[in-house]
Amino acid sequence: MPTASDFQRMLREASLRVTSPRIAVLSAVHAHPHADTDSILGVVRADLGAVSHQAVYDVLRALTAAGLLRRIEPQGSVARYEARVGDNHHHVVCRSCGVIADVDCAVGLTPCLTASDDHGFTIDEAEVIYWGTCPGCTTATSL
Amino acid sequence: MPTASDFQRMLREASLRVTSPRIAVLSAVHAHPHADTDSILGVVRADLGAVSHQAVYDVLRALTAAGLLRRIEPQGSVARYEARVGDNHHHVVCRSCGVIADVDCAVGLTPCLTASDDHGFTIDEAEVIYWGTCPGCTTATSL
DNA sequence: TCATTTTCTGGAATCAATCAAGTTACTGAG
DNA sequence: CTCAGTAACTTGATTGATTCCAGAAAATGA
Repeated sequence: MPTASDFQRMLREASLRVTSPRIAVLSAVHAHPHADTDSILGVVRADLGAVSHQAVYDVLRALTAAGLLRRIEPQGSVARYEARVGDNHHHVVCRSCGVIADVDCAVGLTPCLTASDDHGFTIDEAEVIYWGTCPGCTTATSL
Repeated sequence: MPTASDFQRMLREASLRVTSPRIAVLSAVHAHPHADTDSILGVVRADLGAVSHQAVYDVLRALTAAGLLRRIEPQGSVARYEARVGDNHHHVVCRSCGVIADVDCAVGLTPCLTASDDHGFTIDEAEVIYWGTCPGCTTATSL
């Protein structure tokens, strides 16, 4: 898990000002992959004592735009964020409880799949989401 | 394009009551693949003269649950609906204008991909969304 | 035709996210 | 270390998409 200094360096390398909310958000997302905005807000507030929801929204947007975070939004879910960027990994989502896990991309580069008919699009990414039931929910439904 | 009688038959086969709003929604989605809820509401209102937004939401939910429609929600988009169901096809989405096109699934059955590590999940679907730029937007950005 | 149950109506409410004006804080130059 | 400039944060208000809800209307089968 990166230190505050690491986060400061990441921010500077991305030409972003180093602020407490930004460091707190980076730390929160590193510690809680796939967390939604509301829970990130809660973690950041516990960390800093006070921070506006607007700041968290703004920071998440800025860090995502800078490539320091990745935003995902599986169907039926709110926006979620993760710190694991740049490897084009995919996700598996439980239809029952919503838990999300990372799935390494076999290719690693985008796009990792070729459309049977690209309709003339210039394709730059193949987003893959595996849907199913997690071990915990599979056991529950088998009972 | 199916007729009203076809829609009535589809509804009965799905054990759903045959109502005007339902027939109008089915017709609207058949005519406008990947339309969002608000535009479906507009088309249905033009068709029936009056219908509550609640009815359209309820109908879309019921028809999706019955397997007569499919709901998609690309990241950053609202809920959209299509009548093409059962063939596990994918989509390509333009990052610029948002246009969506169907992409046939090379396998046709779910799940059509195998996760490198399924984390013990029982996977039943691999949702694939190709992201890129459509022909119209590619030309525009090249100018 | 009628009873039953589902569906629709017409708002109200909720939720996630954005907008906006003013204040605060970070940064680089001196 | 100070200061000017500008980005970031604060504190609400607002928006858009969707859901909730009580009561009325309509579809269905007997």
